[in-house]
Amino acid sequence: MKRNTHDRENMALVLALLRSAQQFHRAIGPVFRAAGLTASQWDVLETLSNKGPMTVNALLERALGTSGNLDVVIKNLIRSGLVEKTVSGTDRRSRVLSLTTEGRAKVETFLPAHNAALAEIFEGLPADGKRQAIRMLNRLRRSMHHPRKDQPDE
Amino acid sequence: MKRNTHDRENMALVLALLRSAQQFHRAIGPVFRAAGLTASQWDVLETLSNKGPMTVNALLERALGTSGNLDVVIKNLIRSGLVEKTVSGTDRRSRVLSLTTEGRAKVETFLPAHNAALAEIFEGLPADGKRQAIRMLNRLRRSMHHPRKDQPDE
DNA sequence: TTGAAATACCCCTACATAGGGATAAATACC
DNA sequence: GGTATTTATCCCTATGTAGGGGTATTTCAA
Repeated sequence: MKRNTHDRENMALVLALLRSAQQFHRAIGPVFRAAGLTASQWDVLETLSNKGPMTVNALLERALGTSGNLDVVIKNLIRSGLVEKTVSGTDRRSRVLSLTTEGRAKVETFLPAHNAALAEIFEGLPADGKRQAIRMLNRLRRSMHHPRKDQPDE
Repeated sequence: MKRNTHDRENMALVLALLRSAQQFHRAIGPVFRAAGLTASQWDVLETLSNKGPMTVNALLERALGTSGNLDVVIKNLIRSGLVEKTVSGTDRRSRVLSLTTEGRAKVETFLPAHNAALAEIFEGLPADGKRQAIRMLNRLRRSMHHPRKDQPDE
């Protein structure tokens, strides 16, 4: 059967992946916190800054880390005055999200700090190691797929 | 300065890492859900099963994914009757966590399903790619470090 | 036009995560 | 013994994550 070796390797891979992600969150967390943002909020701000105004639905497709509940993130950004939501002119179901003046200013000031923090977090990693890691992670992600919910015995 | 290339590579690395972790969560989520568990709960159950009873503090050091608030996870496991908490005989501040009979049964039945799900999620990845990924991720994690909160100008 | 279906969004619940502060017990110091 | 500090745990608030269901609007079909 030789199932055990296989299983242990899978678990080791999962642990390595999740611990790396966790380590990153812990490293970047205080940087966001100091700016009064969260990782998800920054993701939205940056996307709106790069791509311009877009609907909630469009943002959902681009957004990192979240599937259904961008809602809360958006609500908090609106409450902070960084983002505004208007009803689309062409489809009254749609809401268009855009940065406020304050939101654009936030991106302006925080982006350099964010980049500097990333540079510092990864400063121990050589550039080619970085590229190799990126390739490997993308390959890993693409090779993962959802298990069948149940396998009808035949 | 050539700062931009560097910054873009860092962002690409972050995206690759977080998207991989997210993809994994989405793949494994339904498996946990079908068993009435969450990823964190399973992590605790498995640790207690492997290492035997231990204090909350000891578990905190081993636990994946969580820093301060194992509390909630433990509370939910106790409510489900899978784990029990007793006051330590030697140090009355400490609580010793252990699996109940029901908890041990849960591990027995769920472990094979969990291993099968992992095997299926990673079935597209060759064994040596897996080992390479593990090495790379561990190197990545070790090379990350926290940015200085502030850098006193000298 | 009317009804059915799809779409875009919102709300609700449960759980996890992060940080900070509170409490009780143990330990160190005097 | 008495006080201060450390340690182990618990509680509180805010946020994010995941899933499921509800509502308004649009589109499709008859």
